Amino acid sequence: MCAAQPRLKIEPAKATKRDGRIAEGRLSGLLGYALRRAQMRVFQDFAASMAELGLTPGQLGALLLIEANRGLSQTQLGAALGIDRSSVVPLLDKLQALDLVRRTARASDRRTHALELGDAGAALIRRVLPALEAHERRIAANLSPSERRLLMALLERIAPADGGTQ
Amino acid sequence: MCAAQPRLKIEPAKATKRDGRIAEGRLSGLLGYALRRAQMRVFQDFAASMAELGLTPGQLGALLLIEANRGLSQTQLGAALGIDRSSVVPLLDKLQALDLVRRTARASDRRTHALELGDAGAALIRRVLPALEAHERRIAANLSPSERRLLMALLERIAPADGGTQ
DNA sequence: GTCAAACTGTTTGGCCGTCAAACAATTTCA
DNA sequence: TGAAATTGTTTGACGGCCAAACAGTTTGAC
Repeated sequence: MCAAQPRLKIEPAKATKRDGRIAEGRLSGLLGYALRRAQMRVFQDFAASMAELGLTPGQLGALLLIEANRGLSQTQLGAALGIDRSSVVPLLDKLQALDLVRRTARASDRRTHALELGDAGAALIRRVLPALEAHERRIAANLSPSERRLLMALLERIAPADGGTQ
Repeated sequence: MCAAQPRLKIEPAKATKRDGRIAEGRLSGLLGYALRRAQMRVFQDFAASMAELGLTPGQLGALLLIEANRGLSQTQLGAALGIDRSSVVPLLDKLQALDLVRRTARASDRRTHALELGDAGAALIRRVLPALEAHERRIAANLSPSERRLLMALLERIAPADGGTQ
């Protein structure tokens, strides 16, 4: 199951390329660095896409996660988003103020809030989808459909589904 | 040059999987989401690797960039790191206090600082390299060498080298 | 039944990274 | 020569995040 250890050797820092651009030195060839750069570009495009709809990336993530998991608790949502449960509170406060989500009391356990989409939430998701699809098309513009699938499969191998839990 | 538009259709939100885990809903299948997840895991491992050496990701990036581009200016460094030049100041202040980098006066232009590694900087880089290589091996543990190369090439297509500048 | 332990959402306080705007010193260029 | 641009810097503000503590609630061992 485990691939043979790649003979990874970090490149020595080459002399500065003086073509106006900046040499990456030891950074080039690092998978982590390539990943960071790609993610930065994607995040930039994503934030711009959602800004006109008044949504931050975290807010949209929460919205879609609640849609897919009606009745979710705040702690579960935080775990899924990878943030502390105390950070979930102000996030939901803002969404709730706009009727995008609702915190419903649950009879079986009065500690928890069952989260569900508010009326405005479902409507907003419908409105967001086209922008989201356009964003995905933009960031994959240089990839063929099969290359895109391949990239997703490889990324999955870096962050396996059971990743954060165990 | 440009790949055919992939017929991207965001999945409808499936009902909650009740196996304890949480359904990803429309998030699954999104390249941006897969990228974010992979980057989160990598970042986590990276931060842990560097913490014992007292370096943040940004600090190490600056160090390696300065090593590869001796005489760099602060503005150039900020552009390479993707942060504002005003954010570069406190970053360098900390590195300079530890003699990791030096701000050298330049005769030809007295506005700019020519950045170079301090004595402790070169030594620290030598000490960091093994940890960095171990980190790279860890995040690519599930990838064969050829798969790793393929992944890097595909990521490069998302964030082309001339990316932010155009 | 009782009561300590665990869990949930919340508040508070603090830290860090980032940007925007303004500033003085310096350079460039019309 | 003088206006415009550039560089590093300071200040102020914002957002995201966590750690710790809290009250209300549930659970489970006795």
